[in-house]
Amino acid sequence: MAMEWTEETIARLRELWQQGLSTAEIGRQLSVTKNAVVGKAHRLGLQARPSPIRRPPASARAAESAGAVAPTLEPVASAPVASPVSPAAPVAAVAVAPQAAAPVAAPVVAPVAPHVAEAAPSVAPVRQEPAPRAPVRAETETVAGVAPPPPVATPSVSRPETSRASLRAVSSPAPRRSGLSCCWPLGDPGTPGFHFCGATPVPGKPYCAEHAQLAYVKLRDRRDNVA
DNA sequence: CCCTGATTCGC
DNA sequence: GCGAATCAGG
Repeated sequence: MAMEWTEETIARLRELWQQGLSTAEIGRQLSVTKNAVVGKAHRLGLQARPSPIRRPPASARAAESAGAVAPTLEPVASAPVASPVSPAAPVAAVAVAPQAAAPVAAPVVAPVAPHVAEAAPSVAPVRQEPAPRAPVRAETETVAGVAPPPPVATPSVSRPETSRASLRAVSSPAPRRSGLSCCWPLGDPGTPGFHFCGATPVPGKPYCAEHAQLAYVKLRDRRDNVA
């Protein structure tokens, strides 16, 4: 049976995707494979993220084999690109870090940051080298002007060396979307009793105060547990 | 080897 | 529409 992409799941997918989580990460949280995530994201027309690889378009390959004449991209006639430097520079600076030049910081909104992507909402995907996977940074999302990070205090989290294999911990489901109610998923998605919290979310966040704490405590992982 | 994401194509 | 298989770069 094909995965049921309900409004909620799609919303979650969108949310996580926008947060910059890796497809595999999203897949784990949604209990689907990364392929499913990528496929769906693509179908949804979500903005593609910087692909680690470059692939010749199928059409190109097909055309090539077909012996069709190369389309030739025209002389440089059009250079509408203008200088990407205009907005790019300033924007990048702002988006990346208003003050912190640290490559790893993402002060913006990177709740469950997978690998510290700059996750700039609707901004040029500047994310380049995502640091060798942040070990375990108690990243309490510091949303500007929003509730002071509650005593998130999660020192209890053991530090599994640098081994990524040990990165398995409980995780935070991930929700979003509702505009007016907390989307924290309760129960198992797909099962009868499943529902969302529904409480009033804190301004600027998809979750209510309580769940926001759980959601932004920097948890990720959970390979095939969930259920 | 691990990871990543994109595309293809049978279902 | 879905997603496993496959591809391909880091």
